[in-house]
Amino acid sequence: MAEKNQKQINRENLLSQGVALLMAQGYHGTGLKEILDAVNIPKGSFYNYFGSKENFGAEVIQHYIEPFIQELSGHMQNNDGNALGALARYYAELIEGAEKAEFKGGCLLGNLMGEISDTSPLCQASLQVAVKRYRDLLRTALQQAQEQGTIRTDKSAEEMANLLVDSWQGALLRMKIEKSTSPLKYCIDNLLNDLFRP
Amino acid sequence: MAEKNQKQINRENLLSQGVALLMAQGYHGTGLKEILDAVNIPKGSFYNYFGSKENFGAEVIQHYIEPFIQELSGHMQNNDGNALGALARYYAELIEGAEKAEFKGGCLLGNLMGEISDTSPLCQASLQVAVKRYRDLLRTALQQAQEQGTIRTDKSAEEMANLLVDSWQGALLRMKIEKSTSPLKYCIDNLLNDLFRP
DNA sequence: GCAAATAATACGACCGGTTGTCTTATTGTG
DNA sequence: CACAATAAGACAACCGGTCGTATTATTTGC
Repeated sequence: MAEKNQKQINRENLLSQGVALLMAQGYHGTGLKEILDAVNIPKGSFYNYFGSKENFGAEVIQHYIEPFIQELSGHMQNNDGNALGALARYYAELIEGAEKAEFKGGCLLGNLMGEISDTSPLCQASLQVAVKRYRDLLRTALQQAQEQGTIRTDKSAEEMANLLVDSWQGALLRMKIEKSTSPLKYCIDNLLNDLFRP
Repeated sequence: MAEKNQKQINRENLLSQGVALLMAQGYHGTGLKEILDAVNIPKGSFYNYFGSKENFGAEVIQHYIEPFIQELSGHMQNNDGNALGALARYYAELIEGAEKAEFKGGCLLGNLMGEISDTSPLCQASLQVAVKRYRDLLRTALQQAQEQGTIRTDKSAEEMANLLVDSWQGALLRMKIEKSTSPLKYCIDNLLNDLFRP
């Protein structure tokens, strides 16, 4: 029974390394062998865990977004009646992380949307699900802030969630070429502390 | 001397096909052979025109952005004292183009920022230049609209240009996975017709 | 309860094809 | 004929994926 878990462990290791390597080098820029070597699993075994590279990619996408959803959920659950503050603290953490990563990586979802959503229907569908989950969470947070009077109500929470996601993605891309987190800082400051205010 | 031109013509054809194929399949998803075949240039000849694939990529980036700068410049030059209107019409054209392309492609700059800016310093630098040129043009347009009283002045034109670029890039990514131009429409409508207004 | 039969998984060599790049040969031109 | 520009083809490395086999689990028969 410890062996039954081993398969799950191997799968998880592959997915984690997949996240790291796809973030750093992109989908087509990363070979399966590189991922397999990193977790010491032989080449021939890959297809015991995943049906294909494309299938693997679709699972990597879900494995990537999960921690972000958990983290954001956590911030929203124990905020002391200040949803906007919790949201701001969450993004401050993300910015800190981006600095520690030396402006590399950005968001795997954004990178893969650009690279393979046109050529891989499977990954496109996976990206759609992942983004929707994250966006819904953000919408709920903004809705809560609206009810608390810290965010304007003449614009729907959904619309603002979309704008926040889009601007953040664009800011991450600009961070990658300008090697600076100031696009991220300006993005969040402009939206949360100004344009979204009542 | 007709021969001297031929080399330039071949270079341009390679760059144009490069734009098209990199847009559709990404940098690592497109082989040199595919590009060369499309313009009937033998594989062995590639290095007569470009030093390497990476070098080629950096030139493709500049070749891609040029028409956009020309188009936007054109719109801004003959606007009848209505810079904001010209900007809105420009984006309306882009949205129309995105629909005709069936939501595929998006922006080559955005796609490549995500895919290779971390691994190719050459392309990163090229992207930086291309984005800056485009962003400066947008800033000038917004500045003009500010002077005409159609855009708020309590926020700098540069900040708004950044926000516009970022949101647009994010909206393009979401267009690619949702197969719809409504992210683009909402993005432009929210910014130009609402949040940026005085 | 033990052994034989069967199923499931792990594995590394290997598939045909393609990658970006480079060396060598050929071509065209002054 | 000299000389540069172009093309041909070779090159090793690598790609995603498949193969038969070896090892390990599980089920079956008695």
